[in-house]
Amino acid sequence: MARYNSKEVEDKWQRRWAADGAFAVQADPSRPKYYVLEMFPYPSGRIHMGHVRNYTLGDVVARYKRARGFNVLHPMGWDAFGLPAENAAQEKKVHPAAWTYDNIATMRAELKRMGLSLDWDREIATCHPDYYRHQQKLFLDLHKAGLAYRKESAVNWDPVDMTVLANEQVIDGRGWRSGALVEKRLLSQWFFKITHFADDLLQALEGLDRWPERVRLMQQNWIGRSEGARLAFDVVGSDEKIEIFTTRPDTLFGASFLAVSPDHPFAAARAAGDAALAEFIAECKRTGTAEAELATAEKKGYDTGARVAHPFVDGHTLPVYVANFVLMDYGSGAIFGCPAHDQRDLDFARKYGLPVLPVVTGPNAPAEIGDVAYDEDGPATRIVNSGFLDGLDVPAAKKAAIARIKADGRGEGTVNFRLRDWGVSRQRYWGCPIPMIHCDHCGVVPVPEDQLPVLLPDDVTFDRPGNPLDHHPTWKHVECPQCGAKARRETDTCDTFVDSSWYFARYCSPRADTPLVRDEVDYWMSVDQYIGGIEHAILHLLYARFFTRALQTCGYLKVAEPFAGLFTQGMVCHETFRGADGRWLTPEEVERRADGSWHELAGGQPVTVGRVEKMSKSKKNVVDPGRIIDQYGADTARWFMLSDSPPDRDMEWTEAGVQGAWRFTQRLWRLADEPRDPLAEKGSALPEGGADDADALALRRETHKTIAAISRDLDAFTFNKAVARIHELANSIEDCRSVTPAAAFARREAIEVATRLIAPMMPHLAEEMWQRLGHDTVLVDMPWPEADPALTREDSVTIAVQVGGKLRATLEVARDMDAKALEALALADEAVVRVIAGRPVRKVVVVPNRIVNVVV
RNA sequence: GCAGGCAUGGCGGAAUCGGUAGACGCAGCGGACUUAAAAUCCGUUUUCCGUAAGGAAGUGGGGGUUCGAGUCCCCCUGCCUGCACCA
Repeated sequence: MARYNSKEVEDKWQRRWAADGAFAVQADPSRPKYYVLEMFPYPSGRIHMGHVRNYTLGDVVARYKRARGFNVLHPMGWDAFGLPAENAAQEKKVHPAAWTYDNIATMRAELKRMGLSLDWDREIATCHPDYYRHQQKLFLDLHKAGLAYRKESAVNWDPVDMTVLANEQVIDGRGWRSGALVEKRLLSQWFFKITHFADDLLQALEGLDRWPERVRLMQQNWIGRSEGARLAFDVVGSDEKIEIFTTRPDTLFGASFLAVSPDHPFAAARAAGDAALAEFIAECKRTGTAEAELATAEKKGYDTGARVAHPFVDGHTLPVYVANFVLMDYGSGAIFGCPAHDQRDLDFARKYGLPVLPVVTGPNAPAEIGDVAYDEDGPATRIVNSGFLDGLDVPAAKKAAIARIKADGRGEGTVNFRLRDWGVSRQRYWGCPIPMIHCDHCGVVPVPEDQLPVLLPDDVTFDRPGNPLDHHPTWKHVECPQCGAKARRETDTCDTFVDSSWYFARYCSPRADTPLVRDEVDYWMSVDQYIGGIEHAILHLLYARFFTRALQTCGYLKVAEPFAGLFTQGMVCHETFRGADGRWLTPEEVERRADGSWHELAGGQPVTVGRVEKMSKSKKNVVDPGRIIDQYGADTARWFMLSDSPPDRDMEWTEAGVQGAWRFTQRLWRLADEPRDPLAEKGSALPEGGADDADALALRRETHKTIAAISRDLDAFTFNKAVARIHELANSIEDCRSVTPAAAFARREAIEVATRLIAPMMPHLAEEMWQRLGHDTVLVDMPWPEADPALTREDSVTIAVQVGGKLRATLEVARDMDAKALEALALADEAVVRVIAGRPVRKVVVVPNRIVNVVV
């Protein structure tokens, strides 16, 4: 017996597929298309198990849809701009471009060894001028369409490194590299007007019926549409006004304070004459920009001493606070507080001794407000202590209050979104330059299209703090395209989320000299199946949805939605190991001894086995896919990835699991290479009378049921179940020991079907088995097998018989036996009679083909 | 803090519509083959009581709906993801 040599076999078929150009595709309007896309990788150095899982899932879909007759587009590329390249440049003195392209070369080779059915002719890298020049054109188009604009916004500023920090680079309020206290600073930056599409982005979620429900929910909450009112309060003793946004205008009579954001102009104005307030605002600015940080910070306020007039109660005034929990980016940056009916306001009021006046009552309302606000707002509620609103329910009171506000000319009902415009400016080198020029005379001037691309300069250094583009000696100095005067290039580059917001469309015509080609993109888009991590559920997916709408607005394509189908995969996890001194250890540094204890390979000290956690460099619980492929082959790695856990759940990578997959790989190979019992000749027909051969018929039934079941599993993304069914089919093949001609026929049929069914999952093994079975066709060109309905239908069913809900017997009966007959059979059953023990039968529930429940 | 999700044997998981809980695999145990090991093959494996036949309990915890709940509803606990400059 020739032991299956994965290395030779996989190499052989990869060469064959490449030589045949098996996965190169062209748009072909005469054929149905299917676009499969996995989220493209960041070229961080080497591929990791998360990539292996992601691309295995995508490849199963791509190969399956191909067998189903679709013209399948399955491209690959690189999300190649970003911060890590600049960190590498600083730490290792490598140019970001060199570092990135080296990584791409390594990772491309690793991906190729996985045997993915990718059209490599369409490969793109977002850091390549051939990609980002088109992005610059799109930026200009968005600008022209009014979808890109400038405004001020807050960033995390590191005063020592003189740079803007990402939220993840701020640790306990300090810069990760410098250790300096980070401060919030306002910068003028570029924004994309995602809020222009807020309503559409929200409403269109409903049509995304092949997206996970939870992702749609998360996006819905993120967009956060709320109906309410804008309302101006008059500041007492001045003609200033403070405009607030509220969703609860019905509770205005219960208001006890106003609060404005520390970034609000009113706060700044008051701080000019109030040193303590200025200090309070400065303190608020020391909190980072991350919302999680703001939300968990202790709620604090400062009484400005100013008062505003209550809009409905003459002579009544409210204090104005500056409060750290009021966001300048949401609503109008100011709120009114009604402590009785909002938890946050109540906490604030208790802390600063402000009045708590209940104005809403209802069936579950407490007699008195303690530490819990009463926030019911349904039709069973009644407004009290509220003048003209008294007696109304909350929804009616909202309408009445808004009508009054409008009549008084103080404001109006509005719809507000939590969603904020997308800030795309980054003060960094390794990104797509924003094609704009700042002229002292003309203002902001777009780079003329015939001057694109704005190339990144190569000669940059990272040994000075700040943005290399900003202190490059010549790069930013240009003439104004309008007036010819000396002007400055925009030195900000694009957020890398912009790069990943249209790459899927670029794949349709990756070498075109316009960003997109109408015919190509209209044929291929939308992506039929997009696959990636749940961590992208909001930002990346929302930005891509926005950008596709922007492209549509600019006339580039016809669809609004980039991804018709979405699948979010789980993470790859592994046990963690720590040495006696607490150091994390890699799985390769430890061994499990026969008694089950774990020790370090070097030195033999005992090892603590920790929790199973997401593979990460910091915890060293990583397994290198390259090593696994060397040792077991790509098919085994792919098979194990698919085998145990459902794709949307986290999975645990274990050595034992891979070994099990490896053993099964060998077992499948043996089925074709040296079957235990004889196979019929290739292409032979079912022998005469074979349909009555019981063993053969049983195997044939199993085979055809497996075809049907695996087809369902692949459609439903339950790949782990598909794997289990292949195991079951293999068991059935080996359990059929009959040597009749009919059995030999059934066996060949079963083995050939198994070979074709595993092809999307273990493509190399499948090809090799197919060849070993005597075929000279290649499986990548074979259609998917069809199940024979005559063989998938069962004639008899097993009925569970319960007494009082407890299983007491099972009945083997003909399919579709009627309820009366089932009831009679069940009541006659010996075990059932014994359990009933003469008690009167009160009721019998019969569900045909399923269950009989006798109630006593 | 807010939003979303997940929880089933020693482990990963299965259970299509509310209808036999534990398919399939891993690990374990027993056996065959072997000088031996690996590989392979056969058997066994939710827990508790029982020699057995059989019985009882059981899907993170508590409550509810139902003839019947892993599945539906309410409350709680733990863990995971995201929070707008990581990608």
